[in-house]
Amino acid sequence: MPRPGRNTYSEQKPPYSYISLTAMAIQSCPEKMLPLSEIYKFIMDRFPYYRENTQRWQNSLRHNLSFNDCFIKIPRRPDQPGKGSFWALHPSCGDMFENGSFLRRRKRFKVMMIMAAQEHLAQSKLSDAAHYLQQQSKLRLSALAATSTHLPQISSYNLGVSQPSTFKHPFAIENIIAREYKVPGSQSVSAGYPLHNPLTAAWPHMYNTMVDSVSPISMSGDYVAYRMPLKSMCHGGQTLPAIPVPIKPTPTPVALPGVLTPHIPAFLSNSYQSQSPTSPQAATSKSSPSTPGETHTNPTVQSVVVH
DNA sequence: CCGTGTTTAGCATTGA
DNA sequence: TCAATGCTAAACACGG
Repeated sequence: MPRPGRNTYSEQKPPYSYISLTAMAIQSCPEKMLPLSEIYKFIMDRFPYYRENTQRWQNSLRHNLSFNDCFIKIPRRPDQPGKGSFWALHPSCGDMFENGSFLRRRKRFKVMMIMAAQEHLAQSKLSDAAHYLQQQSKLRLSALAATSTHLPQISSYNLGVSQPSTFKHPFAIENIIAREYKVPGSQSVSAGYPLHNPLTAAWPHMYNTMVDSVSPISMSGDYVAYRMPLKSMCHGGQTLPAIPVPIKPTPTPVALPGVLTPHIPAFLSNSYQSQSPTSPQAATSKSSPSTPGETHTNPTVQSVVVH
């Protein structure tokens, strides 16, 4: 794997797949969701390599957004003009790169399964959550317009600027690039979830519990020192999810005994096992040509990721 | 018109 | 070797 320069990859192609690049961009913003144009901008700002042949890689990137289940589309609200939707990471996609390579995932993230009557309850709050995210986005974009659209450089780029917490998602640019060159002076970096993250206000009973259940792992000293193998980062660290708002039809529920239970990701496990039955768990899925009639309005749907 | 999103196809690379 | 994954190209539809 090529070693990047200290602050830039210059003309060299970064050793990251489009999936990881996109995930970085999404994770870099406080709302955990970005329009396509912002994703483009993030990548071009960070990696000069991608300032050329834009048509080529942007086409590939769009392909990845549509094709991979780890990305979910969040529609704009009617009062929020603009082209395209927002893109977010699926709540359970944080451990895709277990093998430590950002060029190749250990397995493709795939939303397969649907079940549970929880979805019915989740649906009741889904619109509110989506509304909230949209509002956050709106505020952010307004702020960008009011100040500057220029993204800060790596050395100063910190989610904490606009977010009280110093939480770093495995896909966060700091985490990914810091594996290659340490951030000077970064002795202590909290890996806990943002206690003041807006989402906790939206779904407090869900996200607050996630914080409690996950932080003991994420606060690892190795992680803090940027020495933890990425495998551990991705597996132990949890994705701070954007609220998945299904746009596409949901595949027909198919029971796969023996697949579900052993591999329920921590995110889902938490919501399943340590949450009250009323815990909202938004579900989404890429459309399936074989199931054009199914929609997310099915009250029995629940997404489960199978690795 | 252009940006966005979806889909299909082919090829290369990687890991089991 | 084969399947999974990633990259690229291309066609097409849709909407601002």
